[in-house]
Amino acid sequence: MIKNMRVRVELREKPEKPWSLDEISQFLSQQGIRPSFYRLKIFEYLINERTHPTADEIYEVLRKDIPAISRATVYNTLRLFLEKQIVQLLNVEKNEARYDANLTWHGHFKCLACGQINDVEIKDLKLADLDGYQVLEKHLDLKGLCPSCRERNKFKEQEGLNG
Amino acid sequence: MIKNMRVRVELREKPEKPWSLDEISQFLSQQGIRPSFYRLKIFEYLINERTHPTADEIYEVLRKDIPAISRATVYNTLRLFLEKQIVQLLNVEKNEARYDANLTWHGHFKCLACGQINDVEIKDLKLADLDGYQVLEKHLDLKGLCPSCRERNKFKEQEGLNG
DNA sequence: ACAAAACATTATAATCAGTATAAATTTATA
DNA sequence: TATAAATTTATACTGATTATAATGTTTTGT
Repeated sequence: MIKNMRVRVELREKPEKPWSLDEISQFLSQQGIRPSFYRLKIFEYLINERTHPTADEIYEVLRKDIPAISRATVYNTLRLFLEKQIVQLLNVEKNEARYDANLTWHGHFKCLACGQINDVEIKDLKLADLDGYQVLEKHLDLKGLCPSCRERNKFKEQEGLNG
Repeated sequence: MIKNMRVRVELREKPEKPWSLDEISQFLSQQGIRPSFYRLKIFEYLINERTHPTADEIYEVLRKDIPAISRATVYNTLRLFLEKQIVQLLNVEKNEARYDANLTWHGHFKCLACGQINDVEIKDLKLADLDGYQVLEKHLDLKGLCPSCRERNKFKEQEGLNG
């Protein structure tokens, strides 16, 4: 009798087609998470949107369809998802926890102008001597200006900042 | 008449010998920061210790020698150092801002058992297509178990965790 | 099906790192 | 020395997150 057995699934980087509630329900069950309505909806948002939302962003979006949902439920559910390791926590910015259902190894670029976070493909990473260390999490976070924000501000950039 | 001109200095990864208060004073002046006593002491701690401390850790340590110092001064000073870009902010952990006076490109490993943060040398990093992006900050954060904590817990690791 | 246990959700209060404010002190300079 | 500018302080505040405790909902054993 096997208990507490979970199948670890490498989530695909971009879903060719969105996950159905049925698929999500099955997936959550596999991971030892009872697929309640709110959990389905929260995971659906994370896996099908991919905007690296904050807890509050999720709350505000879902509230439009489900006015009864509470902030606490969103926080509780995200904490559960983290514990069960089906989402990862991004600390790109201080005081701004973001959540990502894409567990493949990739980096994040945050635009300091528009605030958007984009995925960055990592071709290769070589580190020195981590013998004896057990690495459980890796995060690569970049910050700067995205192409469209640079375009929008070309004038200022050419002028140069010397403050 | 040149104003607001600063010399950007790549700080050495490990100081062979600690920076003297005189050197720090000169350095802060170069960077456009008036070298007040508290600023000297805070930067001295950051540059000579290299423990990636939180604001509160700095406050508690300095308070032993300088009981008059206030928490607000430490926060104010660290914010100033960030603005002037002579230290970098580490967001390895949520709700735990840490500060690093080493601005050379390196990663950080946080041990989940003892909480210590060690530097990690990055031999090589190749990213895909960031054409059009302007990268201003890079952070590589690892988490896991450090050698001494693994040693301490060898028993548990061998047993395996299947929860 | 029924009771008990386990789990899920909610509203509210509490926490805690960090920030803003405004007064007091120190330093620079006319 | 006066006056302005910068620095430091104590205190109050903010805002994201967590804890609490009450309520509602499934699951499980009988």
